[in-house]
Amino acid sequence: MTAPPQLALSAQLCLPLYAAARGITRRYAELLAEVGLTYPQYVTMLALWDADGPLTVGEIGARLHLDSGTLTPVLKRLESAGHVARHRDAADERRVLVEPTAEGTRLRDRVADVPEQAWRGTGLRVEDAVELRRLLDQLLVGLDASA
Amino acid sequence: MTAPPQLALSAQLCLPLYAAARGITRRYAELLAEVGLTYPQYVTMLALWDADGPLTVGEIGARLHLDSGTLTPVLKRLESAGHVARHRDAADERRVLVEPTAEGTRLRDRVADVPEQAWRGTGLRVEDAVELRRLLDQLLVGLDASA
DNA sequence: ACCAATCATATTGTGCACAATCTATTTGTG
DNA sequence: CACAAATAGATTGTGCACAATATGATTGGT
Repeated sequence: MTAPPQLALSAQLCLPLYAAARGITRRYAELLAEVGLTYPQYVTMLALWDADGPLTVGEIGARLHLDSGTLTPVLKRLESAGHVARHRDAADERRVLVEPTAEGTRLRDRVADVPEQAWRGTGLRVEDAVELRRLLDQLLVGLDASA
Repeated sequence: MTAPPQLALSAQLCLPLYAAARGITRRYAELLAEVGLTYPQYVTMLALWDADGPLTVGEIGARLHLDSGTLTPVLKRLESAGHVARHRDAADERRVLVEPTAEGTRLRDRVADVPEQAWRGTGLRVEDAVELRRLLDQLLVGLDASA
């Protein structure tokens, strides 16, 4: 037999990971569409809401594992929608500081129920969610360490 | 305090899932670039290699959780690269049957080591990989069931 | 046999991801 | 201080994802 067994679909871990990520983010996206946000725009706002003050593009990228090639257009769209403000850091003109506008801050309450609604119906139990989170964090550390 | 605690970045499960999926598929993509495949093209070939005969676009989509909007251009690129052949099903002209060419079949041996190389260095232990796979399969079932 | 509903795939348009590259600024070293 | 190296972000080009829609084939009910 010539088929490499490690290439069987059933042997893959990457494919379920890829499919599950798309499946749950699609669910988030459906709910977020009501406030006009995409999933990447939403997680960008999460990072900004979480922070005490403005974040640089690089700091947002570190939290979301995204680079400026992805973030710059996302931030431009958030800016033109009135959700964030961007300006060069006077102390270091290479940097761009990003922070939510008042309107962007108000958006937070309107999406407060999105995670619960997105996960409802998946049947994932709380203890399984905790275990899944632990394994994913471990994987992310491993990926970063050997990048 | 007005911040909804369920929106804290640290409380999210979706974001690590999204980031981990991009992280590992990016690693696959780097290795696959040597044979000229992208990750979606690779998993499409996995589905075809796994099958006994030709698969319809819909059957590939069911295995990969992708629709024709994504698969049609992927299949066109695989076809023009000489990896697959496509033709309408004579028994039902709505369907398109896809199968690897001889050259597409040969590609299988050249990517046999990609999964092992991609996961090497992530530090994920085998038993953790098994548990992760179980949780992701469970999540995929839940997502499909409540689609 | 008709024909409305359904089904399979393709097409269109928007928005990511990401590698590669570019530009402008800052930093480190002599 | 000069200036090469490093850094931050923006730009460019390719290829997904996916919703919405279009096209054409098939099926089921009368």
